[in-house]
Amino acid sequence: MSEILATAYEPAQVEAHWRKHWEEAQIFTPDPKAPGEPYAIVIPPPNVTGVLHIGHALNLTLIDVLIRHARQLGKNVLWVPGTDHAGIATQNVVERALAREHKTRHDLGREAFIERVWQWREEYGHRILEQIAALGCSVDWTRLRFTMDEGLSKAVRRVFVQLYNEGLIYKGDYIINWCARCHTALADDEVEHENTHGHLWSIRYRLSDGSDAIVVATTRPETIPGDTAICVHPEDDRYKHLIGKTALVPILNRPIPIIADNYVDREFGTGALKVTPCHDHNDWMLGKRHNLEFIQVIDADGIMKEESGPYVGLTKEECRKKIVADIEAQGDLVGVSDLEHAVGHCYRCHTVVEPHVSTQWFVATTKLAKEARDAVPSLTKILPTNWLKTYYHWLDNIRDWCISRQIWWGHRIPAWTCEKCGKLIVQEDAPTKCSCGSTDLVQDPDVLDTWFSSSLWPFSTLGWPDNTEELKRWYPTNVLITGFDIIFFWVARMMMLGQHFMHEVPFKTVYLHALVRDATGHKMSKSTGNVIDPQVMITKYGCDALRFTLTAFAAMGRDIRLSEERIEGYRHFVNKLWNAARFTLMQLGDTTPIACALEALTDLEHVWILHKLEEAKTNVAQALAEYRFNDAAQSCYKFLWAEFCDWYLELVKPMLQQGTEQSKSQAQYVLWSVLREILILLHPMMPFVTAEIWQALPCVSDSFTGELAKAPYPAKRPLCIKPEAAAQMEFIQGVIVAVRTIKAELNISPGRKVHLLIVPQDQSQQDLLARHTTLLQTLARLEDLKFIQSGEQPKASAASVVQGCQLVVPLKGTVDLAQELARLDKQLAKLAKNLINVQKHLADPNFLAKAQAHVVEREQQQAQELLDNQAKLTALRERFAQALEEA
RNA sequence: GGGCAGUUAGCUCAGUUGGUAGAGCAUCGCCUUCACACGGCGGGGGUCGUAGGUUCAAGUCCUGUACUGCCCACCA
Repeated sequence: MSEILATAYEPAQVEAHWRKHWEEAQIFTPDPKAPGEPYAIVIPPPNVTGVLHIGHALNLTLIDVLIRHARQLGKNVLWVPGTDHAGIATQNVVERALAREHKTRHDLGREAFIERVWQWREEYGHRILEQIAALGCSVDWTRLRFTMDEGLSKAVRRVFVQLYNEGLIYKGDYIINWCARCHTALADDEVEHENTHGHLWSIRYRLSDGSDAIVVATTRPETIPGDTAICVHPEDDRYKHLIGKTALVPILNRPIPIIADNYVDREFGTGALKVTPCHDHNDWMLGKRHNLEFIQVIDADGIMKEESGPYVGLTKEECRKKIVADIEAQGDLVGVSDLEHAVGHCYRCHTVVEPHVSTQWFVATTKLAKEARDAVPSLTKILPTNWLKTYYHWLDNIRDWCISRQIWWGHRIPAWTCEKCGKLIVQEDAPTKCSCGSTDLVQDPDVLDTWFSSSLWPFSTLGWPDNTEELKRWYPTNVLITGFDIIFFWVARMMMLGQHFMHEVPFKTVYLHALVRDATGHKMSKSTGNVIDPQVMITKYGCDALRFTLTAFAAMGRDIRLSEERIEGYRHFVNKLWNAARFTLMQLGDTTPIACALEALTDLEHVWILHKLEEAKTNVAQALAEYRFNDAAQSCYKFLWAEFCDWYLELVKPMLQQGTEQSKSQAQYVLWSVLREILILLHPMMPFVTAEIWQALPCVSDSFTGELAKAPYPAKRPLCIKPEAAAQMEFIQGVIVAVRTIKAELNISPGRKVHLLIVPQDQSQQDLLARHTTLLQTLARLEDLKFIQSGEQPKASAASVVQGCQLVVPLKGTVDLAQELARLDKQLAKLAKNLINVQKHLADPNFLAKAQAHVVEREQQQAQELLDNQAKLTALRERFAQALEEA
């Protein structure tokens, strides 16, 4: 006999065993030359600094489900794992570590600091990889990549140089978002806008000729020293007469022009706007348009510069207080009001972002966007489709992408300046000499935005720029699965660069999954303390329970509200499977089941479960093909628990225990076959428990004998699809349930055997029930079962009607008869309610005339059935009432 | 300001092409039935946010509206 499994599934050891086995046997390392349609997914590379959170767990689980399923379908499957160097995030982590030693990165110097980051990565960078493995992800570890590894760095340089030569990368002065804490530029989408309580100061600016004054409103008085104009709406009657005149900047008394531009909103504030081109994105635009002066008064550290006159050396916060006080003292502060407005924050460290003018590198995404836009949805589908508008809107309004970062950890920009002649040299490898002959070349100190390398991920991980076997075989990849929060950061940019360099979209489908929230719908975050740690869940409930929960909740386009109880609930399901397997193994004993033709079996219980199995197989495959993960999980759940365990296992017990050798053998084989196929269906969602059970099952000759991770998806058995048999089974189930209900509602102990008298509707019902007497007796716990004629029913008996078949249980005064009367009345009331509904339809001439024929027919049938049931039940009730009176 | 979701049983959510509302958990009753108490059996519980419209028929399609959440956006 196969080893007996323990009563409760214990995941820890099982998971460790299979993880080790999968990795050592390199099960998931494909050969590019192997047959089978190529199927590839790239992992959204987690940060090296990262710790696996529930969002990763969802993402990785869904990918793994598709990947494992694709293998079952015989495809040549590649899942490349890897991590992202995460420039700012990683640098921050290492800087924090340094701070504990009371050092800054400047104390170490650039080279030593970078060395330190690599060290850190050696030490901690594998944690996230181990966590990926702990989730059971079937990635190909032999092809592990890192955005800073040699190959990917080469790809980054190649892309940079080519884009530069094509004029798609350029260097220029521009107002960018500056994080004074990270000390670097940020891209537009790295800035998070948050509503913040602030103030709106109204300040009087006097005209230079002393004739008049104009009041402007501002939220940032500290930028006043940088003002180079006042702007009003050209048609604003209040200010029309001032346009073209000169005003004086308060305190500094520098003259500035009063200009007009349609941009100004007359309704807001005073309708007059002070323009500070160096410290506001809109003012920058106005400055360019009106040829204003550009005066920078706040430096990169947030300190007031010399240009700010008396405020030099103050922080911008100090300056704000002081200048407001000064203006008030001078009598030009007209008013202050509260204002809630959006303020940009750094998405990494949450410092308030300062618009800052500086020299930066840009990718001309305004030119690359069109192709990426046009590819959707013809070449790349985005699911769920409601993200389409968002994707289009972003690409239609895209600005050039600022890619330089003033940090040290990342891909250094491959650009050198000749100190002698000033020539800029952009090339992949460090130049030794300028064309002017000088060797005094200095590399640009900046590094590239982390997302720059991430944007190349789908082809760089496959070996580009070399024309590798992997690249030829697996580009474009099939599907990208990621959270919608990085649709701009990552998805859109991969599209742009993939198309530009590979001349083909990087993936055919993008599936954007939901955010995992806590049970109350809030974003999970460490600071709120509402995180569900996947590793803790794995330890407590097992990886399969976690994975199945996430899969079952992944309905398209909806956020997932997760709570620990859900995971605990699905652990029960894992255990249910485990015990169904134990039962099967016990029934098989030492014997290897003997194969027989499943299509030819005639016993209803087998025919029925095989029919249901076919349904489940079709449902699961179809659901996964359409990314309906939740439906796939539900189909499995329902089939295994509600059909296989609740009914089939109970149905075959009599056969297994006291059946003939032949029927026992058939039951064993069906049991074995169905369980095996369930294991295959569930394997992508619950890889560990299924693999463990699979290897405990005996092998039957000419069935697939390899391990489960390699098992093909079960072939269809069209001849097993038998809806008529399923309907017969449903009738029998109905009878069993009716008897159980009678017992339960009359407080008859379920174990107590009763006599059942049956008045069948017709001969075929009688034959069907007669053929399954044992089964009925066992599952409904009957003493015996007899067919009687209508009118022979004993008066003192409980009754029920199923599909016109009357079921009568004589009570012989054992129970409270009044209870049965109440029960019958309740049932009759229910019937009457249904009947009214149906009859209402049938009474409506419009319905009869316009509804589809099959709908009308069905209604009529139903009405008849209900009427029939009602009549029978009413008659039974009458007899019963009589009995009650006589008693 | 623009866009997108959601609003269905006490809770969390399903509900493919319009045809008499489903699951899990929770709850109540019964059961130490030899796979499983991480179990079995049975029950109760919803006029599908709201107001209209289309239709013989609407949770399902259309319009308005309320509330909640998210994303985008240069009102200083």
